[in-house]
Amino acid sequence: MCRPRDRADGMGVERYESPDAETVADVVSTALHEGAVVTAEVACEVEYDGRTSGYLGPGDRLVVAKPDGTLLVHQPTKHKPVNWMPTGGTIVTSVAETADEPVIVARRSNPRERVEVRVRETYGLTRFDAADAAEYEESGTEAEMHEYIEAHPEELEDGLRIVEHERETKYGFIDFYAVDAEGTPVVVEVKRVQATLNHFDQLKRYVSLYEDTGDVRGLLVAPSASERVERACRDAGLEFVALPEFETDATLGNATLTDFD
Amino acid sequence: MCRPRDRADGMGVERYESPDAETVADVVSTALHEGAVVTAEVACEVEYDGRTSGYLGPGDRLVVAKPDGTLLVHQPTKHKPVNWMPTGGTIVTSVAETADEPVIVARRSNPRERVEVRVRETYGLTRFDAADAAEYEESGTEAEMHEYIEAHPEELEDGLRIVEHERETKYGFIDFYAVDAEGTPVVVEVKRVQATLNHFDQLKRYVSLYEDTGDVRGLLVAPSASERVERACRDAGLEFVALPEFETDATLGNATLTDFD
DNA sequence: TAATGCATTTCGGAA
DNA sequence: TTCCGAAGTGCATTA
Repeated sequence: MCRPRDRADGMGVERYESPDAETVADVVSTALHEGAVVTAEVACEVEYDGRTSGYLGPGDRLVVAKPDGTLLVHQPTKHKPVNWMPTGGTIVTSVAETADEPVIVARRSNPRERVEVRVRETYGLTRFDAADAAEYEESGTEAEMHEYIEAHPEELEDGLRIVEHERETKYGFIDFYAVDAEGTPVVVEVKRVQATLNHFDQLKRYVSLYEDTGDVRGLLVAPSASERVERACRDAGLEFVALPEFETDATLGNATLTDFD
Repeated sequence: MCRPRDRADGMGVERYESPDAETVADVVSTALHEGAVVTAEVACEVEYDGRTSGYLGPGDRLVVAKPDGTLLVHQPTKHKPVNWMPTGGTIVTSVAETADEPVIVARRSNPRERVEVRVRETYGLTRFDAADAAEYEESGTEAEMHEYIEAHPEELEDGLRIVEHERETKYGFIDFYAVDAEGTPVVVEVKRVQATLNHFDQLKRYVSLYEDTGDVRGLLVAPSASERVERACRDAGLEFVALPEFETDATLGNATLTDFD
């Protein structure tokens, strides 16, 4: 394997300044094979072919290649990479004979697609042998909202009794199948975010399953809903239940020590 | 502004090996302010608070900060960053007094949220003054599929006539409002990808708007659909129309010269 | 600014 | 493997 021109001080990081095409191909291939992450500051063109197809003309970008086959091409703005290959791809880096330039190709099947990064110039290249066993822990998800509702169905309506969580039907899964104080079946669809028309649709689909078996109610539960969604519910005989206590707002969160600007 | 320890050869790239906390804070702030992208290989902890809240324990990650306020924290696998701030955030980098460690905080309001990266160790830091004016050009999108259908409605059904594209209703926009050979109104919902139950829902919502005005048909147009979606359509009196010519498959695309492995 | 729907959505879980 | 739905979805578009 090829050695970096400037051995980095940082543990697990090897840096190459303006590497030639062969070095790029060599380092990228070796690093990915050995489980390291590669970052490169390059001028490049990108071509994508697969679910759609597209072309990105020459420009300076940050390219990230991960050992799981992920490839990201980032422009200087935006959260989303302009081109990419998700986990599970195969990344092959070679040198285009015609131009003596590195070419990074990521592919996968199912769906069959392909990203080709034609590197015009490599300003810098970093191999990062990252050790990361940590898993992200999150709270405030819809799953937690489900737990809360299962424990406190009366927050939705007095006398409501949960019969089943995640009940499967021939048209999909119902969040909660419940029964109200009168004994009428209630289908409950829970959303962590503001309810949308699609959420309304979803509830309507589930409720329609039970309509021919007699009286059924449908509850759309969310922190809020647009006027249009509330109207759609009314028109369709469904009920929207606002649970504003699930409104997320970081101002309620505890500020940390480093929170001083 | 602080100078890099090792001046990079690459145009527009400045590299810092194992920079101390003050250098990190200085370089990140200056670079972002001046429109450059910053990449750092670090050991860090991350805390997020906003739409949900979460914590990522210590580990090695790639951190990318963009001048538009985007912040990305990447673990060594996956397409998606484990933590992030989308475009429009404000990134403030400082030095935690207690530990003499860099702390990168990205915030935004609407929704109010906050990412804090507590950097335990900085293996390397790169400032990249990327010049990129190119825009990604894409084809094969749903918009193009619409154009095709508008030009060739007979591909959906003999005698079908498009009356209106993107017709607005009180429950959202209909892809196509059309009339069949018999003069019956037809609501058409087009999907570029395999049709899902949500797509079926969407069509059903639109069709329901016209049901009280008389006979209406609903067409769900997509390259394919699951068995459950087809059944849902049948049960609801809607029709699924397969347009397999829009099945995306890169094997049909033209292989490029560099496509040699 | 809010609302609506597409997206090369990605991702995880279950059958 | 496919199917289904959540996601801190992001993002453009339009009112």
